[in-house]
Amino acid sequence: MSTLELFGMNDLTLTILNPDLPRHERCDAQANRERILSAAAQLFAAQGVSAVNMADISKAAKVGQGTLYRRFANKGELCLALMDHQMATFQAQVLAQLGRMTQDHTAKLAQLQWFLDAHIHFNEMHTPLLCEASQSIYFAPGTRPAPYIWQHMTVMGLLRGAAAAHEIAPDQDLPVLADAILAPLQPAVFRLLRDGNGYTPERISATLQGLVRRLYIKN
Amino acid sequence: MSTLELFGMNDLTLTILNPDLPRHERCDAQANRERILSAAAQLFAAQGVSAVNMADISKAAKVGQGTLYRRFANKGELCLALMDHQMATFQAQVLAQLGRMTQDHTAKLAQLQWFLDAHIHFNEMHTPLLCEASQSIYFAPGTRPAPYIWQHMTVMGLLRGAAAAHEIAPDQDLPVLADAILAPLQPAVFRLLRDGNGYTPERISATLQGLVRRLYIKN
DNA sequence: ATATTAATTGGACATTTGTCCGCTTATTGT
DNA sequence: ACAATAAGCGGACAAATGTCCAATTAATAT
Repeated sequence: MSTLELFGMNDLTLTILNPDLPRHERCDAQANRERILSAAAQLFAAQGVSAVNMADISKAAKVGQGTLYRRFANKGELCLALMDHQMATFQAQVLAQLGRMTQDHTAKLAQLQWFLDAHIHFNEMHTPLLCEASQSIYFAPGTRPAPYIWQHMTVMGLLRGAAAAHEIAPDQDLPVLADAILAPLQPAVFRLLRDGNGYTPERISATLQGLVRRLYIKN
Repeated sequence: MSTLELFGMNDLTLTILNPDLPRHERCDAQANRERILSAAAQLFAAQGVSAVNMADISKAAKVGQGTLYRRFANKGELCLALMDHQMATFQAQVLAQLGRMTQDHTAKLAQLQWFLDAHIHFNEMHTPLLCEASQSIYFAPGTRPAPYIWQHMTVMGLLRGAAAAHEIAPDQDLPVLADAILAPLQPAVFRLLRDGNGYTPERISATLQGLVRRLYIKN
């Protein structure tokens, strides 16, 4: 039984988030993609995400705008691509840690609390990119952004585990509950809490942990 | 003691949301504002919010673009202005109902549950305008959108009341808790739940009510 | 090697958003 | 009534996003 299966996920999870495009990417195309990403990273670091536009990036990468837009339909997708590596790393860490906790027979809700805290720190590091991404990525009804799908799967898995282990009441609407718990982590909301209200990550984390603690079944 | 004071709000609350501009608005300006709003309402109704652009609106209202942008810095502000009346109505209903419930000695948390349900139905009716507004309104660090301020004040007032009435534990971080509860109602998140995940308003409401129910102090 | 095919390129172009500023018009004071 | 003045007007202009397609170039088959 793989770590993934431990909480109801399958290999699809990671595949969804790293859609490694067509099998053969032409080598000039690949070179351009890398030039674009590195140029974007430099510009973002130097001037801030919101101060840089697509034309700037295409100039810095020495590529035409058409080329740029062929790869990344908008700044948001580009931001997602830039975070791809760090995201994969984060996901791997989460998998590893949750696997460990499961082997140690840590309660599922405690795992959930750890996950939320870890995620808050991830958000903290990547707020600008995450916000840009969530703003400009179009999602049609029935479609959801890739990072969100992973979050939701993870929390759902943990909640289902908690239900199976009789940690929480069995008759709950787990999908919606997962979303309610995750809502404060959505980029725009998280930024509102941090920048608009001035909350520290610790306060946010503590409050979410409190909400999860209250899910424990009364006995 | 006014209804407002019942849950820690003051007249500022409504003033913030209806900033009735300078004392004297020149009458031609007022006429134009009304033409703009009515033209926008018609176009939005006919073609959907996202399909209409500012140029369309200025043409339909027979004003220059400069005039349009003088009044409404972007489509979001225009949307907020369009909702202004309905928003004020909703706020008044909320005040009235909460006042009534307080007189009937309804528990504060029960009032909060009612508020969340009512708010969900409000969101349901105005999702497109709310989303457009929340997307394009710029907020600098330390600044928050007007509708959000009202929501937060209301929930904070109810939570403080609940704490005073010993319905909930006294040592909680109420500001952050209020935000956590409100997070699923933020326009972009709400749309994700509705359109992305296909949840019904009833499911969302039930789950939020469940979270609030669990706040009741254990005795 | 060479021809064929399919993907890639880059800049011109269209669209939309938002700004600017000279001109006009309502309001206020005399 | 009539200046004086401040507010408002609107279209031209700038900037950014996103689209398109003729020319090019890499990969594949002969």
